[in-house]
Amino acid sequence: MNIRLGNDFFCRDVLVVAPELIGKTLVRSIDGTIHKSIITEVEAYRGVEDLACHASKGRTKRTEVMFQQGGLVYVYLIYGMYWMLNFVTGDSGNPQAVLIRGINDCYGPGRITKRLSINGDFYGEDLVISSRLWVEDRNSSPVIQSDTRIGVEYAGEEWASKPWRFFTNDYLKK
DNA sequence: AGCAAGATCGGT
DNA sequence: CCGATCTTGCTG
Repeated sequence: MNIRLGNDFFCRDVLVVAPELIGKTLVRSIDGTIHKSIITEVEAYRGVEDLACHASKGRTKRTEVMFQQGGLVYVYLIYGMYWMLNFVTGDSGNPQAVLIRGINDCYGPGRITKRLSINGDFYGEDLVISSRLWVEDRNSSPVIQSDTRIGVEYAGEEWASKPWRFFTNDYLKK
């Protein structure tokens, strides 16, 4: 039985939500066709004090959605060509987000959005009620590993060394 | 108004 | 290793 994840799932601390997203089903509906994949790698970005998190720049037009309640989508363009897909977590006023880095048949945050046709138009999309993007539980319990986040050396040793990247190898093709 | 850097990727 | 490509936040 696949159940769509609701506010109760997303409105918790990002360090709780991020690892729990591993093994969940990412669902994208495009022109009536449902595309399902399994989330295999994510990264947590936590609060204004986390110098790797865009919210550390303050509440700006770009980071605004991260200050909202969990369950919303935060997307932004990087290097002029890649859209990064994030899920906002935590309560309103506590800026956090989870970057989706890998699904079972596609690795790389930029590649995932390209394949699923996700762009800036999804900024602020509500995963709880959206008819084109949401997440479902599939009752699986993959073995989860953690390591440092990728590409955040600019944040300095303290934040770049946090083991806030979560992933599993349970769905690798054989 | 101008500028440097970026939660990346694909090709040498 | 390097270039693509453009938004963003910071400086002035």
